Amino acid sequence: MKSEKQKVSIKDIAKELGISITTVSFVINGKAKNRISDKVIKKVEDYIEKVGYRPNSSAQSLRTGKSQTIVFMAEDISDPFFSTVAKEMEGLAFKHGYRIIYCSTENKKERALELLQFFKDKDVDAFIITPPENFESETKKLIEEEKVVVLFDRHFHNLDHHYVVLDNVNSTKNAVEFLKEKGFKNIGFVGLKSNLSPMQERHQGYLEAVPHPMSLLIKFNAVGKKQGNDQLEKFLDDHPAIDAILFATNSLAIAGLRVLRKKSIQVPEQLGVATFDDRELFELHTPSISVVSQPVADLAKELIKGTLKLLGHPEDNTIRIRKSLSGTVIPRKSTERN
Amino acid sequence: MKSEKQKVSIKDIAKELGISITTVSFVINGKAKNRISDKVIKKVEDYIEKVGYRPNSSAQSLRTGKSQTIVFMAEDISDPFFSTVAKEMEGLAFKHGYRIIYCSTENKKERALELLQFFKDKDVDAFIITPPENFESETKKLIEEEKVVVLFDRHFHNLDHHYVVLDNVNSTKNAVEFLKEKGFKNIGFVGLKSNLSPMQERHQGYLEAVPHPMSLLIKFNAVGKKQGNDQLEKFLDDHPAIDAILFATNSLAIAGLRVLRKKSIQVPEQLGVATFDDRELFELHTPSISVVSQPVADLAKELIKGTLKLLGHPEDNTIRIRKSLSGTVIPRKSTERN
DNA sequence: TTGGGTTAGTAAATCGTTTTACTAAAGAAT
DNA sequence: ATTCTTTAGTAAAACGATTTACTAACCCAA
Repeated sequence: MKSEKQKVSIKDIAKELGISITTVSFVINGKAKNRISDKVIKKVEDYIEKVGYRPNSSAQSLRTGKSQTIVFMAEDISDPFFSTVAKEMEGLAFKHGYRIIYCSTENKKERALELLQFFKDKDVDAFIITPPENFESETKKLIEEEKVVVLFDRHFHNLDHHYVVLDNVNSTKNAVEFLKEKGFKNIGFVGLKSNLSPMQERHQGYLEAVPHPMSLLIKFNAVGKKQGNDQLEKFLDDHPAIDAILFATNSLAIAGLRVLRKKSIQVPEQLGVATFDDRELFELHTPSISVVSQPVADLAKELIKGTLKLLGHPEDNTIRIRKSLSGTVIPRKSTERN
Repeated sequence: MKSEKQKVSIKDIAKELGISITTVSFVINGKAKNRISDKVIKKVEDYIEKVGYRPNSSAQSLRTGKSQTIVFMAEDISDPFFSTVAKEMEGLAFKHGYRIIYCSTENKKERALELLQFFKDKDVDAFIITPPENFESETKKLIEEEKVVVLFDRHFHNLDHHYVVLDNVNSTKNAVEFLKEKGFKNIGFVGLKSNLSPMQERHQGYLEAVPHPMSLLIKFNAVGKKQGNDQLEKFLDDHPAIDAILFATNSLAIAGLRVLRKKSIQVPEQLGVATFDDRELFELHTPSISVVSQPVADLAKELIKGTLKLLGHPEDNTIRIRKSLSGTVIPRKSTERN
């Protein structure tokens, strides 16, 4: 009964074939050219094929300090934005012999630090990180440890580092411009009270695009809760002139739509609505919601391209990965006056 | 400049403190009691604290064959159902010194096999898997290799293995019963053409609960596409008597709602709608959609409890983890006649 | 015949742990 | 004074790979 498939090691192969471990290793790693005869190479390859040998990756990592693994620390991997980026990256990385492992920081510094430790212990080759708030000094420390680290979605303005982000300022300006073209005159902004760069920049873009800004900033953990909803209600009551709202994140928009429904405010008749980040929900909503969609595939491509470039030139510290891509406005019913 | 934080190893500690590697290891692993003097223990602990020593986990895995890591191979980690389960499990596992790593099979056998290899090479301690279709023999193989494997969401009826699933038959019957109570007389069923156990069982539950069943089964990769939508339209046209539909998955329901909107069929006036799996979208939809919600937290708890039990008794092959939990019907507007 | 170059390989160190099997010294018991 | 235990520790092998520095045999030219 005991089928107990005994794992075969390089040593087993060497013994079985009556050759040295070194020879086997050379064949496995393609370093056999001009060193080992074709006959022996063939013999080893056939045997490996036959027994389905796979190198023990703990041993490899221990010896080389590399793991052919990139970790993607997303804010929340269950958010379609992050999970789609993850999936895209996975495919691209695989073609180059790398694996992606992903996880969620939930925007918590504590959690991010734990994960960082865990993956440092595992000798991952590169970190792609959406840092939580106040993660600047940790990021700096990580970079100083000579790790390959690329920030995603958000970055720190006064830290010299690699990043791939959305051009939030201009994307927001485009969204406001779009709303103006649709005939809205008093555009309000609902954002997150956060010092993360996208939140800062989206607000900034809004402020620069509108003559008389009216904005509400809600704390991250109040969104969708009573506190946040009350704030939004009050905001609307206090600013009756507002004829359209731009939400800075999809969770704000979802919470906002609930409030609007509760207050029986008709969209778009009484209030135009647009938000960042496309989601199935927005397309299916009644009315469908206009959005600023992020170029997910391109973001993923730049992330992997950049990371691989850094991994490929470990000595070259003149390389800088700094990409800022634009979003696209997708017009839907929620911004159609008349 | 070169801050290059040199990683400190157990050997460095031993040398620095003028003691043996063994002693350090004993202290680190709590095996120092009755072997090493309190003074030395303290000295080592203080030094470890001071330099922030962390064991190299590749070396540990290599030596012990364990990694304190459980892998969760979900169908799709971006599906809120799976990602919520993942998050729950993570917290529970962490308390017991285990980490969860997750990934998506996308229901593809190829992909699942790749991932399986990858994680086998990494010496993960246990596999929690939502197997794709036709993964029975691979699962069997894995079990025969003496790995700890617990299936989730779906299982194989004629394979002796560990699993945690929803009681799909009875949950479906309850949903049908609920629809009947709401006054619907001709309840149709839209499911997935799949041999995965939940799809089979939900259909079976429906067939057993209804006198004159009318069901449509759509291929997985036709859902949301033209082919699937056409099938659904035809199904509705062919069965004008149907006054309510139970969708077997949330993606079917979402695709279905799009078709109903296109055909201008009023929910719930002309057609009642209910579906499996709760989602924010269903609550926010106009009208809100009644659902069968899965006991996510309990499923996660059973998965981790079971997995840890198996990990804790590696010798005991009499243990069987076999849990089948019930879903809950959440009534909403889409099933309110009048 | 000597020396140099090539070909085909191998021995052994190393990565950082864990763990088994030892020992030396001190104290207790007879 | 001898033996027996306990205490406090250590040496060395092992896990499975990679890689540096060797060698032995052969060929060729001078």
